[in-house]
Amino acid sequence: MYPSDPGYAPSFDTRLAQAETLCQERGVRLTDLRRRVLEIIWSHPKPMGAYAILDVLRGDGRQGAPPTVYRALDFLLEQGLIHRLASLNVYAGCCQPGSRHGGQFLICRDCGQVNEMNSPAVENLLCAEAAAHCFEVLTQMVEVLGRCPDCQRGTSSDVG
Amino acid sequence: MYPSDPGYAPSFDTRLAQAETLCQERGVRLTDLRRRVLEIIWSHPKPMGAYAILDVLRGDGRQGAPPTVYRALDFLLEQGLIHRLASLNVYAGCCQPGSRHGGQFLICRDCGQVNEMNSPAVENLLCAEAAAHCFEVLTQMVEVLGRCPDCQRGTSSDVG
DNA sequence: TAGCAATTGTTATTCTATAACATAATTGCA
DNA sequence: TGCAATTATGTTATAGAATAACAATTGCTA
Ligand SMILES: [Zn+2]
Ligand SMILES: [Zn+2]
Ligand SMILES: [Zn+2]
Ligand SMILES: [Zn+2]
Repeated sequence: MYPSDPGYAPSFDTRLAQAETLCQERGVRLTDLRRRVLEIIWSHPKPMGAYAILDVLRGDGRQGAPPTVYRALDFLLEQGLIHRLASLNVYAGCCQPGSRHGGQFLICRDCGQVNEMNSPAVENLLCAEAAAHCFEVLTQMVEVLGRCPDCQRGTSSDVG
Repeated sequence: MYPSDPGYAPSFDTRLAQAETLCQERGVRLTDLRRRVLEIIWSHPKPMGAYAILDVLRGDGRQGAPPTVYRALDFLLEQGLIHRLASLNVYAGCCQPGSRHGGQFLICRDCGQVNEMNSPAVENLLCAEAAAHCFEVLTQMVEVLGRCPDCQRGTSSDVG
C-alpha cells in the first residue's frame, strides 16, 4: 500500500519516525517529553485535551504540571506536527506534517470522531476569496461539525 | 444605498430592528438583557469576550455574573444573531442574520479587526468535499488569520 | 388570582491556559 | 575538559473562559 492509495494510513511508528526526520532536518529537538506527548496524541482514537494528556503523562510516573504539557504542545504546533481544534479545545495529530497548513477538520457531533480533510481546492478557493477582499492569508482554520458515515448508518463503534 | 450595493452597511438601529423582527417572527423573546448584550456587541468595533461584555453590563449599573452574559450569548447564538470565534474566545455580531450559517471570518493578526466574509462558493465547495467523504455537514466554521488591507498598507487606525 | 414555564440572579466550581521564577540538561567554544 | 550561554523542564501561583446548581423573579395563561 502506497501513500497515494485511498485508505492509506501510515503506522504509528512510521509517523513517529517521520516526525523525528522532520525535526532533524529543521535542527529542532524532539525531546523525550515532546515525543511522548506526540505518542500519546497519536495513540488515542480521538483528539485530546491538554489536561487529559497531562493525566497520561502522570500515569507514566513522570512529574508534570500544566506548563509541562502546554510547552510540548506549543512546540508540536509550531512544527506542524499537531493541530489545535479551537471549537473543542483539543489537540489532534497532523496526518500530513510535511507541508504546513491550518487544517480542515470533519468533526462528528455524535461520536466525536475527527477526520483531517485538507482539500487543496477549499484552501485555494478560500485564499482567492480572501484576496478578493484584499486580505493577506497567513493561516486558515476550517472546522466542520456534522455526522460521520458510521453515525449516519448507526454503525458507529464510538470508542470514546 | 441598497443592501446589494458594495460597501453597504446597515446602521446600528437598523440591525437591532431587524433582530427584533426576526425574534418576533420566530416567537422568541428578545428581552432587555438580550437586546442590551446585542447592542454592546454591535456598538464595539471588534468582537468582545464574554467578560468584557459583563464589564459593560455592570457599568450600566446592572447586576450580573458570568451566567448572566453566557445565557444571553447562548440565546443570540441559537438565533444566529451573533457568532463565536473559537480561536479567540470572542463573540461577533452576524452581518447577515436572516439566513443561518456558521460564518467565515477574516481576522487581522495585527489590529484584531474581524470581517465576516461568508462566501457561498466556499460554503458550497466545503459541503461538496465533505460529501465526498460521506460526511453530513451541520455547521461549518472558517477562521482565516492574516493581515487586513489597512495593516498591509500601514494605515490601520487600530481602535484597540 | 393561582399555577406554570421561561428568564434572571447568585454562589460556587470546573476547565483551559499562562506568568514567573527555579532547576536541569544541552550546546558551543576556549 | 571546563565553563558560559542557551534551551528545556520543574514548580507554584494565577488568570481567563465556561458551566453547575439552586433561588428568585417575571410573564403568560387558565
Ligand atoms: Zn494537518
Ligand atoms: Zn460519528
Ligand atoms: Zn453571520
Ligand atoms: Zn489589521
